[in-house]
Amino acid sequence: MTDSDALGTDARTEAPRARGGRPRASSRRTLEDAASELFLEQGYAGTTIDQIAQRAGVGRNTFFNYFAAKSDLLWLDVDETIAALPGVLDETSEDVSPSAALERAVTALAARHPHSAVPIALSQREPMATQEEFLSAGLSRFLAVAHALAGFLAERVEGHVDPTIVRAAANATTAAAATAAGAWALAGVERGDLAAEVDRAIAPVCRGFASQLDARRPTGA
Amino acid sequence: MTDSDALGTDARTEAPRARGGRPRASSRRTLEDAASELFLEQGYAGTTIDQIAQRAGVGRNTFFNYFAAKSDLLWLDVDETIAALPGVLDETSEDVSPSAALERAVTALAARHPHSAVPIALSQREPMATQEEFLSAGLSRFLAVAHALAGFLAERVEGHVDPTIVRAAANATTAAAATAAGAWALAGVERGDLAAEVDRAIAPVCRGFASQLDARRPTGA
DNA sequence: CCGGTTTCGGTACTGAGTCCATAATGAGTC
DNA sequence: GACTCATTATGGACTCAGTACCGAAACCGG
Repeated sequence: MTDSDALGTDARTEAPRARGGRPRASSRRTLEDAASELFLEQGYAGTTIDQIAQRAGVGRNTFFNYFAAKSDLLWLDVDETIAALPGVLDETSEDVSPSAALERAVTALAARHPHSAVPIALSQREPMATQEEFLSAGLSRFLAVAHALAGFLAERVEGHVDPTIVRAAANATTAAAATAAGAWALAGVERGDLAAEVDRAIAPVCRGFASQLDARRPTGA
Repeated sequence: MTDSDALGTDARTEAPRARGGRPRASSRRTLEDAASELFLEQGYAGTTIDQIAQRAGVGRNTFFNYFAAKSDLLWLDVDETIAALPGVLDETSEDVSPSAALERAVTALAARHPHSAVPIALSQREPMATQEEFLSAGLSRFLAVAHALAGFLAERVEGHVDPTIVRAAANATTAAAATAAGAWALAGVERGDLAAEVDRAIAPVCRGFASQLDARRPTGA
């Protein structure tokens, strides 16, 4: 609904197209590490960008060369998985119905996610002050995924379905997947298979929309 | 997932329990009007809180006595409808299955919404700079609705269903409803019936979860 | 050595949101 | 009426994220 270009709000993600110019001072990872340390020490809200930059031995402005916002630091691991979504969508078999393809794609994406990769804000139980900012920053990820799924679905249904229904299916599926992923992340050490959890949550949604998404003729109104 | 108390992030919503104390200087509505005017004149991003307060003839801090954030002004009408959700849930018949109750409740809520009440950020087409902030502020509304629905559902299924599934159903339904509502709001003058649109979007979700939500025994794992 | 290009880093600014102390205003109480 | 007490208004000062600008590194090709 918002844009179409990218997933995160990263400023310069990873484009090693260095054609001349001053070389990077090894910063990106350094900043992530510095931030993680400080978050553990003083919490997210209690850490300023100045402190992060300072610990990383870097100017404050340089921080914004790598991250568009402080809150992007909360979603580092997740962003990597989300970045794989376009590839997963491309690889999704053409031989199944749209609703099944949707389910498979999302589950496949979840399967790619490292078992240990859990956002800092969830692994450490901060004084709850973060939650709002964490979720707020998560919204752009949600929208990116939902948007990609909607595009994928729209292509598969080839205009046979009301666009609003297509987007509703994509959004609802994303919401269900996010719910499962959140529960999985909060489950602590003995958490099971993310893909299985996600599939359990999205399967009903995909099934519910199947009759409309998989119809070859425009449905309803 | 976040909290349980309220819908909006309003500071002092409406508790006319005035037992002594300095009377309110008629401000709340005055502030809303001043803000609406300024938004139309200069857009949301181009308007500062100082300007709003000044036009309302009020100190800057007073603004924060009525609204917790500038972005709350974008969701005024919607907040009123959301505030009616608890009542709608209470009135929802006990005679239907949980999944049907969910669908009915959400549709009933949509039916209450005034046909002309569309968030400023959507009715006027601002230079798109707002969108992000608009949605970001909308997140707390989304979460409030989803949380309320999850609680409602949890009560109806009486522990027969995995809580994660319950929340997935609530979140997915909310997402579908929000999608429909957004499309409805953007449809311009000839938009039809909101409740019908919402029902069209959420029905598949509710149907999809029906077999699990309506089971009298724990399902699956 | 000379543009071109990229990153780095400092200064300065805007504006949201918070904190705090103080005044204003009214309701109850004696 | 005088004295609390609770509530709201308001102004000043502050923190900090995010933006804009600019000049200085640092590397590239020629």
